Amino acid sequence: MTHADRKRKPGRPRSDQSRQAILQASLDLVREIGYPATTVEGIAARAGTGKQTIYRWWRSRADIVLEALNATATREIPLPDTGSLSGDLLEFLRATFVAGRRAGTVPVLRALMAQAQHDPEFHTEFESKFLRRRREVLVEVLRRHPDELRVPVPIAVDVVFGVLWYRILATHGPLDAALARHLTALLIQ
Amino acid sequence: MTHADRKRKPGRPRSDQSRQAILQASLDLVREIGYPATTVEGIAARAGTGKQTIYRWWRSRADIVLEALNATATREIPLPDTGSLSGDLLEFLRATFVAGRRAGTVPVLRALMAQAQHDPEFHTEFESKFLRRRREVLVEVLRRHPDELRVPVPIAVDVVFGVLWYRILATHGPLDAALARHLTALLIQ
Amino acid sequence: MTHADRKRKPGRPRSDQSRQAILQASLDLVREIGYPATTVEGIAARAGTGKQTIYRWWRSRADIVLEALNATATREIPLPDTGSLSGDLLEFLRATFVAGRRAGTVPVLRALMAQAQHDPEFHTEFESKFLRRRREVLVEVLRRHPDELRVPVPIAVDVVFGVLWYRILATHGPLDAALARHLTALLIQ
Amino acid sequence: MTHADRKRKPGRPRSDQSRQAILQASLDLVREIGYPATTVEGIAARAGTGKQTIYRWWRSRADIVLEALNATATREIPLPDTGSLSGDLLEFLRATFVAGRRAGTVPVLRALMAQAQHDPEFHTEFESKFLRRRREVLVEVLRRHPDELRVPVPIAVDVVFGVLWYRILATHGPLDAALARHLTALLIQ
DNA sequence: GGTTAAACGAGACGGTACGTCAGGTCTTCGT
DNA sequence: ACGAAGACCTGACGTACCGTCTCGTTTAACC
Repeated sequence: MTHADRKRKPGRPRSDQSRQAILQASLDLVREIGYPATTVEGIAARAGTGKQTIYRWWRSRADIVLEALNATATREIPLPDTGSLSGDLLEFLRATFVAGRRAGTVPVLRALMAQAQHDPEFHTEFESKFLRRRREVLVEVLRRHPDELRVPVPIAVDVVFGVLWYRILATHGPLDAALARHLTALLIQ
Repeated sequence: MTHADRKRKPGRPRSDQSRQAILQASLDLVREIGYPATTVEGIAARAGTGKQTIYRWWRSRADIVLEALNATATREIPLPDTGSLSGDLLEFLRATFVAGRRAGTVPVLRALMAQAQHDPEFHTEFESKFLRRRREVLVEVLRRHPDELRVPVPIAVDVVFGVLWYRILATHGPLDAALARHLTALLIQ
Repeated sequence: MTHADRKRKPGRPRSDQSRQAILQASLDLVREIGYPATTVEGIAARAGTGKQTIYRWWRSRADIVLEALNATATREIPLPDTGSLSGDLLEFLRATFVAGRRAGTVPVLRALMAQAQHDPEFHTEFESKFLRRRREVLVEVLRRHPDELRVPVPIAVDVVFGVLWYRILATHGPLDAALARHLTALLIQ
Repeated sequence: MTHADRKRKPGRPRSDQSRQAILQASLDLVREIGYPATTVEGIAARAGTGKQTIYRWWRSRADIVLEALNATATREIPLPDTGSLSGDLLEFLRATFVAGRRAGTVPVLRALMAQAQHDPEFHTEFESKFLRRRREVLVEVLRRHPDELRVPVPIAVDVVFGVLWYRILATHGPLDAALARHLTALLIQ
């Protein structure tokens, strides 16, 4: 197990300080002035970097924001284990909805989902680095008791995240305990 | 009591020919080059009108496309009546999914939903003039047999359209007969 | 030889009220907001007429302003007769300079001369309906004592109006009694 | 003692190639299609630059054309020294009139003088960077023999440039040797 | 400890589209 | 037919950002 070839390239290494400043600036701007008004020039100005530094490391605004989102939010995908499917599912929904109610999160999610509709490459990125990871946790939960589900696991996953996103994107309906209970009741038995 | 004074405004009346050309051009362009590349200037050029004529009557690209969508698609919201809830729901889903598979429709839907995430005024417009109308048809169907549903009507509506939109926006999963069957089975009894 | 055919045209006659309102509005606007900001739309709005009414009777803004200028200023081209050339010339210059000092006149003159540089048709119009008429009065004065002039009449005319316009257009120098005396002294003997 | 820190600003330096191309394009267009038809967009297109590059360095079309005029014409303000005032003045007038007859110059002068009537800031610029410089040369010539002049130097200067500009702007009369002789004779003794 | 080379900030560059403005034309209705 | 109102097409405006391209400077690793 050789640990030697860690870093080889000559020249000045990438500045992690700039990276952090750019990620933070992008999140701040999305929350303060909204995603459409968040320009690369604005991020660079706020972060105190040059535009080139941004274009050197990211393909687009959306990639920056996605990376920023994952950097702050990844740690908290819960994988509950209460013993029963209904308990696990309820707990998963509760934890997910709590995250979705945290101020500043939903605007970012809406912006990224919107961007994914216009930019196929970012769609792939968003799917694989964000959406799929969430789904995988739910799949893990549901797989533990497949015979209690009224529909196949993939359908159940679509139902859960479908309702979640539909409320976020379309109706702005609440992500509350009532919804968690209804979904749990609907999917089980 | 004369009811004759229908139209009174002086000046040249609005040209319906320009209006139609603009709506058609917007749909064509979205389908040919995609929504982000569909500019107001492009629509004006394709329609053979001035930009001012567009800005006089619409607030944004998205409003044009929404009006164009409604102009071509409104007629076909089905309201099935087969006698049973499961029959009606299945029929509603089939018809809806057929519309969703028609070439050129899904890209428009994705673009409008994306735009609604950035523009609150358009979100209101899109909700009231498109999304809500679709939901109302489904509510009408479900209301006929409320006691057969496993969840309250509003939850069932969110489930149906949630899954539909989640597949359109996020997973690009198919809108097929299998999905229709699963959803029907899930919601009834 | 019938004298009856004075006026024959059918239809509604031209509204002199609109004509006056348009002329007055054009002068007012030039003085209030300057010539470049004086648009046909602005004149129409201020005069309470339609744009078409303006375009029917004048070729351009400049023609309107020229007509307005001539309508208010033509009456006062002085033709002095003091007995001596120096007296006549001094009097002509004094009267001309007084007119040039009246508030609101110089901006109009500058605007028309400027417009004449861009629009050959208006140049011809301005030359024949304004500039030449002024020159003809001076020629009339100078012709009475040609042998007292130190240069041919046309040169003397160019000198007088040249200095006048150069101060108006270029240096914004004063049109005062001192200048009148210097020019008179220069040209005579 | 090093005086070397002449240039310090960070960032990409201004492109002199673009600057030259813009100046040349503006002169070409004024000569080919006239000043009013010479648009910023046209200059940018002809010069192969972006519009922003023009707006970054000049306030208006007129400033560009003035700079272009000065760049090509400044070198040739003659300062004759023949020994006599009449010789010097005649020579100054001849050289000036030759410049004024060069194809393409008069249209530019007319356009700039016209623009100066509408735009006070440009008037100041035009006065200080063009008109005054020409006057200063003549003043220098006249100052050498002040007692031979029939009027004070400033008046003589106004007479010379007044006639010159009046012919350029108003009568389109010739700038020829006869005029030079008449003016010289008029002003001297 | 000097050389090399990449990343850095700054900011000008050629572009595209924006939304506005006014031009001059046209189409309707009312007088 | 004239006059008002106002919609129409046209085209330029000046601005905002885009993504790229120099600049001179900074920072490590390599020799």
